[in-house]
Amino acid sequence: MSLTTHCSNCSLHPLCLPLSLKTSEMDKLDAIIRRGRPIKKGELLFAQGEPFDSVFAVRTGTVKTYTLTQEGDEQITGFHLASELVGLDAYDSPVYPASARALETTNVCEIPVDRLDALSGQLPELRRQLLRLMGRELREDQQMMLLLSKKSAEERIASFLLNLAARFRRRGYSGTQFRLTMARSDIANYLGMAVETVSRVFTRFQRQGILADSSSARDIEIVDLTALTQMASLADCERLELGISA
Amino acid sequence: MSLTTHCSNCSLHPLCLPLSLKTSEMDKLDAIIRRGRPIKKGELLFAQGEPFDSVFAVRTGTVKTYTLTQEGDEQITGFHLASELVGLDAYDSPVYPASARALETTNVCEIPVDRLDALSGQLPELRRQLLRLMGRELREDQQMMLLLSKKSAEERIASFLLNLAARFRRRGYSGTQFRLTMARSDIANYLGMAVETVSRVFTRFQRQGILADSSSARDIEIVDLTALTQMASLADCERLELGISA
DNA sequence: GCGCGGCCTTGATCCATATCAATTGACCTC
DNA sequence: GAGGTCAATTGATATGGATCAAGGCCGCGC
Repeated sequence: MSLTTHCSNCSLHPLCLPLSLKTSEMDKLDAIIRRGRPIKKGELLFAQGEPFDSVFAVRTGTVKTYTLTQEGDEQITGFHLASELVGLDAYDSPVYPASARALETTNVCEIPVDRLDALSGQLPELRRQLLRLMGRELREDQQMMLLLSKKSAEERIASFLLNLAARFRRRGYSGTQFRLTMARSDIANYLGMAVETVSRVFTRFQRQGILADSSSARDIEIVDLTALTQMASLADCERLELGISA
Repeated sequence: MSLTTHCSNCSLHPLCLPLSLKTSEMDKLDAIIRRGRPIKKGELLFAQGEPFDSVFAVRTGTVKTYTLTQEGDEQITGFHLASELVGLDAYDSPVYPASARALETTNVCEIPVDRLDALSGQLPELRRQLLRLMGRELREDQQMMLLLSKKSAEERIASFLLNLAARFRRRGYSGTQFRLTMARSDIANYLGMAVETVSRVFTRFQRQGILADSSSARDIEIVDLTALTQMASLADCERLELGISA
């Protein structure tokens, strides 16, 4: 009968929160989740400084999170694909420490924290899953610091593309052909470089035959994965995370 | 009778985990904590890749955590002062994703995660405190990303000093005079710059009368806090965290 | 208290990437 | 399909900080 989405029938649930929950437990979680209307491209999911009341799971689409510097320009802290959680960093804070904006039409599941908190007292698995997710985010941040403080422009772009590729692959999409939902300026901002440099590295990769020269700038096709992987000069922990052998 | 340390008599407990636990609850936490011999300067607390079994609370001293790049050089991800937790980022991972090394003689409380996990099921306050601490760490990482991708050499050093100052102040020490326990090379590594640049910025700050020309390179005295704060060009969220008005 | 070795500072040079300035391209509206 | 707008590319130039190369200082061991 029902066409509505539930955790139990959601194709993302092996990647999202309910991982390893029993059906009855999953129903409990399902009961506290709010599913609103789709967020259109450019719309805010929440704004830095607003009272923190919910975390969000991305169901479809992409979200960028960013903080604002004193001068008012933004620092993108992450891109969030389907099945990923947004807003975990607000734990401990009365307000959201970052803003979240949809990069394309996006559907999210809203999870009120007070309810989540209460429920995680009852379900040890859920509690562990939450801590696991935060732990993973901490480790991703550390890799990002490594990237920002040690890597060259080419290494940054290569790492970025490999990271996206691995995430698409885990979701059952192609790990070699995908569409970037973010603008060059977003990539530049996220990776701590100028737009022009991002652009130049992309064309260089195309000339070197690492990427295919695609019709649109946002369509990516990785031709030489080996070369791209070498370019990235990944740390061991990064390989592990991306599922790259050696 | 007893001279041993317990959470209930530890001067750090308002800053550490047991925050807002009742005495009986604190005793439960106290029971699972292991207090080993002091770690000497240069010794490892744990090494990247070792099985993750415990988080550590610094009781006295300083610890640096760092990951290794492919080429084998280190990327410092944080400095941890008394009352701060080390190893939270290992949640979700079977092994420590980073190494931890003492920068001076250091005493720690070791908290086995399986026990902590079980206990946090019983104590909602402890559970929230854990999530809060991880949330805070996530936000600190975000500020670090901002620093690494947007700030100039001077802004980095100024931010770093103000951050340390605020943490010392919260512990009841002077926020204007303190001793750096880390080498210039550690600061450089952490802030993503060359040792030489760190050195130059320090001398520039001394010439400008922002810092006092101290006997030893590691003794810091902030003379002009206002100027240093301006130099840092902090984001609003950073001010909030450091307790700086406007 | 003397000498050794690592840590720190200082100066000179270089280079990766930012910045500035057009140009091109994609898409949208009328 | 002409014109407008915004995103992306490309080229020329500038620069902050890295790198290279000496010294100087300080703490530590003998």
